[in-house]
Amino acid sequence: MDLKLKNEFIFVPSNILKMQVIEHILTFHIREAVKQLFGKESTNDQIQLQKTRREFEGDITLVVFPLLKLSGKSPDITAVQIGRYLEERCPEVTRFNAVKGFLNLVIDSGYYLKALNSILDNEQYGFAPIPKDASTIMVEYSSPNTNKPLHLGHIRNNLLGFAVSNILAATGLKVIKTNLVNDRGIHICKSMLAWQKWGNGETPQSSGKKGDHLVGDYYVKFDREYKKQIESLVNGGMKKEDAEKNAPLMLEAQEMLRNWESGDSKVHALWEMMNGWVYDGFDATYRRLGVSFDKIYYESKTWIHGKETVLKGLEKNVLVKKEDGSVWADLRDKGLDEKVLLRSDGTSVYMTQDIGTARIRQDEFAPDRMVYVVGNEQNYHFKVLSLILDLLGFPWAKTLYHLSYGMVELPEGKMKSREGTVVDADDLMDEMVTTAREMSIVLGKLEGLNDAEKEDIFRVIGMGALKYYMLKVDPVKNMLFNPRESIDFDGNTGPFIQYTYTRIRSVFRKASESGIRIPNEIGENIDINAKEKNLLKLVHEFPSVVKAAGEAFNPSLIANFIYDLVKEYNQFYHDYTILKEESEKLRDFRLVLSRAVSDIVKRGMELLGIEMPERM
RNA sequence: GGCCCUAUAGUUCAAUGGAUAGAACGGAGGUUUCCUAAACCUUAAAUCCAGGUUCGAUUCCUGGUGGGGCUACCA
Repeated sequence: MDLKLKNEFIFVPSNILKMQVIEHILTFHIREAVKQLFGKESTNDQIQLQKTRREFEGDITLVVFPLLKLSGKSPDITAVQIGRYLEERCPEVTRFNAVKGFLNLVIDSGYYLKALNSILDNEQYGFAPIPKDASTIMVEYSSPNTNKPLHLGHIRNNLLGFAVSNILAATGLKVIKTNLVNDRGIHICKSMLAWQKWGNGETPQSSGKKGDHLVGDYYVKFDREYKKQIESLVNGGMKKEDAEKNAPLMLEAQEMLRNWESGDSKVHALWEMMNGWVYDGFDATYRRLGVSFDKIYYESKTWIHGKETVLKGLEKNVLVKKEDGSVWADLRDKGLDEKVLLRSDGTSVYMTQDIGTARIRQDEFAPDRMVYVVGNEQNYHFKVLSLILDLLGFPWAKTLYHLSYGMVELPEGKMKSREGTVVDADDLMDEMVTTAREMSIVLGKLEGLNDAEKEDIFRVIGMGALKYYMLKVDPVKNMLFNPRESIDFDGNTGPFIQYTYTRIRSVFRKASESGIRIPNEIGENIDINAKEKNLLKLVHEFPSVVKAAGEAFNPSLIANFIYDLVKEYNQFYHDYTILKEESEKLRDFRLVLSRAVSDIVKRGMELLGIEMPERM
């Protein structure tokens, strides 16, 4: 599997599905035009439609260059001839103009108004229904270690995984969200050992600490004491490398891991107790983030299946055993290295565990696609995983897709746990909500609400700011998270979008108070202006944006679309006092348009996992 | 060394191979008798370098340069 070839992993889509209805209509007519005018058949690929740029008159533009081979005429003549044909034969096209090979088409407002009517009563506008025989897609995300709390990087992972799952479901797929908890290994043993030595029986109940933080504190404690031991060994004349391997604490931790693997009951009891604390803590964090899972796997339960699978592969001679007993996959003929799968002492490595987990999932759910939301530092790992599964003869090896995302960096530089520059997920969420509270109180727009209602709004705003900020960036890119800037609620941010939404809701409240009802249908011969038409076009575009975001596994397409819509709406909104519009027909139209915009904004944001407040 | 990702205004982000590369923040200036001014308007400011493919390249290819990651019998 070559991770570069993203197209291989696109499964739902055809270009036709992704298109807006109007583009579909135009494509049909343009192909007819080419046939009639030039006597040649064209393909859908040759019909290149795009939004008309603002400085030209028109709504949709045909790029005529690809058709020149068929017409055998100059760009301008080709464009004008097709334009005339469309003007005459295609009722949706009212006018056209041709500029340097670009055929700008003016689409009849009635078309968009009709489209607006058709979505008014459609609760599911933009979302595809899930058919009975829908493909199943499994999305793994979060996948934490149980030795420390979640941090900023996990937030990006969780938000991305959850949003992508929502979007895929909206495109008509059956989605299973899964979490693979890495609950075993040397890391958790370090926390356990430190707790045993220095914990004095501390529990989340006794100390009031959140469980994952408590366990994380002992992980830090271990590291600190371990460093001290190394230092004193080095001072005593030992080489640093040897000191790292022979520090008594490390030897003890390794012994504990061996005891765990051999099933020592005391070690297991401690392990279960401390993991339990961590899970309680994680659950709280997940709830706050608003993410959820349909199925949770634990590596302590899946690793053994990986080992079995590898041993079978050895029997079938697709894997090799070296003299020291270690088992390897040889991928050199595929341009990669050899990869160890079982150590010489027979224990399994990360890759082995992932092989086991993949198999179990396949047995249990047989998903048509398996998406791993994991950071880009593991690009190589997933490339190798897929190749090895293929080597082992699993036909579903090619259904794996690594949704790789970039690191989250801070203005001060990289996050390093050892230097204490990690931004803790819980702390960050607190900070976001606190800032939302402070800013809202200064603005004082929440009078008449009780404290619980206000707190809920602060939470929705703070979390919305965080989520939107994380999701508006293309996943593949590293991103900079600036805590100060992120809580500056201006510009392309979640709160800006939420604010516009609440203003629309406010209009509806006022309308309702003065006895104005939002109609369920509007006439199709309303004289609308350019701003209104632009809004209508964006509303019409929503379903294809959702589709495109699903195909690309990229929530940022939706985020940026909603921002465009909201900006466009703000300009529209600024020009009118909707409720005081003297013409009832126009007022109703503007109310209906506002409702369509607010519905889409809400639906889009909810796909991203962002709640929308009614007031703020 | 090898492999992968990435490079766009001062900064953070956009742009299915299409027209004069869009926003936001920050900078400069302006708008409130009007449904929430957390808004709106005006303004200055950018495609890392060199080749190639193409009617057309920020986008695709090659080679550099900068940044990040991987290259563990860690996970």
